[in-house]
Amino acid sequence: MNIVISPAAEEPIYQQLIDQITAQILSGELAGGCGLPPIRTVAKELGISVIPVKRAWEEMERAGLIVTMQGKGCFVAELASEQLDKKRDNIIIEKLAEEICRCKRMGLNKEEIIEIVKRCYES
Amino acid sequence: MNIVISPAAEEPIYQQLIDQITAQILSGELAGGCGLPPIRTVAKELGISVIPVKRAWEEMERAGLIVTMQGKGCFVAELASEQLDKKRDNIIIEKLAEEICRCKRMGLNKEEIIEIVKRCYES
Amino acid sequence: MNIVISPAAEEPIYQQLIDQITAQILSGELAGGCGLPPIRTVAKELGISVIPVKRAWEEMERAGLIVTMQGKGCFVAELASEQLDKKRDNIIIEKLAEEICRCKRMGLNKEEIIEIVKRCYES
Amino acid sequence: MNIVISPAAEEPIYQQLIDQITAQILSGELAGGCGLPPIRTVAKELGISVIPVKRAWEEMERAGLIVTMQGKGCFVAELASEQLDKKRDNIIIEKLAEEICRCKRMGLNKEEIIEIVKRCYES
DNA sequence: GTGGTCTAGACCACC
DNA sequence: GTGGTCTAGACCACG
Repeated sequence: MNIVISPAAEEPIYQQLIDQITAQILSGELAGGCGLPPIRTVAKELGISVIPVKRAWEEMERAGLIVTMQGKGCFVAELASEQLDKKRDNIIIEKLAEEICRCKRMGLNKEEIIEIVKRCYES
Repeated sequence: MNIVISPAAEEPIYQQLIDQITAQILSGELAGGCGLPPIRTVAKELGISVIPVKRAWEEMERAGLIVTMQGKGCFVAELASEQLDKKRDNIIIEKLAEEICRCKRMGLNKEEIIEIVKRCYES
Repeated sequence: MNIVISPAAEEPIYQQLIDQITAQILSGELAGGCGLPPIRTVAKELGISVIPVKRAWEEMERAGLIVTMQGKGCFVAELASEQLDKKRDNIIIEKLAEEICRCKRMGLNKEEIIEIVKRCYES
Repeated sequence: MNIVISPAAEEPIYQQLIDQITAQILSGELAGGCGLPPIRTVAKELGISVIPVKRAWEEMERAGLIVTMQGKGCFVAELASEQLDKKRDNIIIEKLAEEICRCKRMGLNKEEIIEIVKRCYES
């Protein structure tokens, strides 16, 4: 549970949870079948309320990224690498491509964007 | 005032106004010195309250895109094309950088993003 | 919340709030991390609408004096005493500089103003 | 009529007029008995409406700085140098002294304030 | 006629 | 419970 929460950030806490855990699942850091700690534990460890944790879990379950086994807890869904890639594309890349196209329309060229990408990865 | 508002959208009305008018100013569609219609007129025409209009105007003034003249109304700021380019870049780049950081958090690495950028510019 | 509002004053209500609360934060009377009462409560207690309270809070957040935590309320920003001193100076000095510029416009010269300064420090 | 108006400034136009003309009267630049141009002329030359000019004249007359001679126009009041000094003090210095005392209470020392004064006169 | 401020009340997202 | 957004209406300062 390598998670960092900024309680004062504009992004809601439950969304910060979704983003970070989804990233760990899609990157393979959290492997399929791997169990997640109980939500109360997560809440306590992060110093936040149970409510945003519960909501994050719910939304990830709805997205098919985790599954709840009644009485046993939540587990990372076991996805074929194909499905995993597809999810990755859907969730991450689509929005980025849209944003890049917007910039393209506003007159930025390829090299300028790549420059920004590099800058983001340096900071 | 070529503006379309989606009252049901998840983006607040004032933000929709900011986005669309800013785009028109930065693209030159709304030229410097050009007067904007009174906020109450805009509100009436769009079928919304004055509040979101006023807030949009305020934020654009804070961003230096428009100026208010007491008792006369609001006008598009007269910016040298240099300043305008700079503002355009700042505003466009800021959003893009945010999106890239999101992808970074989600586990995409630099090369993958650059690949997507290239794909966007080919299509 | 030691605040006094003069509804008839020429200074707007939201500005009176900003002035008084900012002074309390900068003087340490309201310590960093300390929670502010809910804006609706403040409004009720002062017998005013929520609007000016909200606006005051917004401007103080923009100035980095307070932070909003979603669903939890607003808190005095935790600033290192260095930062706090800097903010204090900025805020105090800005007002003074404005006043001095006014005097400059009114025809006072540098020596006359310095004379007044000295007189203030003697009495 | 050495006057500069900033139509987009926060300070109302009529107040800008009052400030600048009062400064010229108090500094002796506009001597007692000296005639002021007709308000319509002033308005035209400054590219502003007659309304703020009229209001500025009214307030300066109320302050005893100018006098209207029916059918002849407005003239700078003829004040003994004593009266003039007194007005100067009342109008300009009182506010400044108050502001300086506020800064003194907030912990600024004499040298810091003199430094700020110098900076204001350099810019 | 313009924007600036304020009131009173509502619904929603988040914790 | 908290703040965020919005509506509908009012009064005032400014030009």
